[in-house]
Amino acid sequence: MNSVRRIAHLDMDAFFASVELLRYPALRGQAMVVGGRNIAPPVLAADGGLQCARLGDYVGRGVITTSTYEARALGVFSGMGLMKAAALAPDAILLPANFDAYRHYSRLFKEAVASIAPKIEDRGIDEIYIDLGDIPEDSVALARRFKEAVFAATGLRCSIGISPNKLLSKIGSDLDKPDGLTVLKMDDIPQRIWPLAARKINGIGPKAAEKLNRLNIHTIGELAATPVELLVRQFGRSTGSWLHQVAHGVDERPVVTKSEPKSISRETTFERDLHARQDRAELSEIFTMLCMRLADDLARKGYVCKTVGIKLRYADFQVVTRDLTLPIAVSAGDQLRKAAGECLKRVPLDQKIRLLGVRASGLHPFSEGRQEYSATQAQLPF
DNA sequence: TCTGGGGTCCTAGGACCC
DNA sequence: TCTGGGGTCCTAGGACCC
Repeated sequence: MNSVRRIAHLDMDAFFASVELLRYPALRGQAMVVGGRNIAPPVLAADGGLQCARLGDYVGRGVITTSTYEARALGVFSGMGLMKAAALAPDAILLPANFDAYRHYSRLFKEAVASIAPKIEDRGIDEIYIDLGDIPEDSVALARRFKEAVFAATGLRCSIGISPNKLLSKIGSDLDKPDGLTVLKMDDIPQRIWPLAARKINGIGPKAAEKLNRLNIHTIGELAATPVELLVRQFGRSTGSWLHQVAHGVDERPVVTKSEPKSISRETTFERDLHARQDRAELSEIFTMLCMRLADDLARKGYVCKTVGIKLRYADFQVVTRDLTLPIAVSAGDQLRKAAGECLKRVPLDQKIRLLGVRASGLHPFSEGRQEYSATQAQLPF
């Protein structure tokens, strides 16, 4: 009943960049980043060398998606604006993202792990949790087996944390990167977890960390030593008691192996900020394109939606959203466009706009051959 | 010319129903 | 007449994650 669980967190090392290195092995060992828009892919030069775009040549919007460890050594990390990164490492190689390839390798590494341990929770393209409850094998031996299977299937390295819960395994997989292997027991918490920054806890982001710092709480240990009453007073009952629990390494969340999507969306940041009146034609074209792509996504994934929403980011980075729940589910591009258009009417349009997005939520599976029924059954009285 | 795109979850107020 | 809940849906915003 109260038996200790065993859960692994497996995180691919510098995933996008490492996939690119499989394709361009000559770039191994160099500072390289993936990101940006309209980047020319590498071409073979006359001398047999590889001709690549350089970070320093980039002009425009965009962020770093992934950087190699060599680029990280120069201070260039994912999420950083490309222009800022270019100032730090102008000579770093810049490659365009190739999401089809990343999805392909993602599938390969997940299948490799599943052949050993099938209870897997997807946490995006490059990481998973694995429930090891049914497997008797020793943790270190098992982790090595995962790594070998992943490498054999993909040629890529990963880092693994194993512990009694998701929280600690996630922290563990990050402790020894790249190609890391960390096993943590509850007894290890004071030694290995408490010295870490509170920000290392999955769920403590920049805002919460900043507030903790203002309370003179910097490490997980300091958080653990803070009376729960104080945390509840400062953060509210739910977040306060959660902070107390995670600081003591307590996390009861199960490994969730199946889930349905809650929403599907498409958004784009413009090359330059656009104005609803001056740039009406351009905006309208982008808006329609987003709705059509969203319709494609819904069709491909087999969903209809009852709620359609929009998102705008103004030039000053303020974000507004509006959504509209329809009496019946929709999925076609023109239906999405019409509903999203209604939302657009309810939003202030005097400021320049930086980003526009369209979102479908209230998803229902679209059953082949019974579309009308599937789309409207939420409405039927019986 | 700082700051992408795809998601999840939480909170909170108002409508509406029982 | 006044006082009361609970539950669900809808909408908007925000924090956070990969």
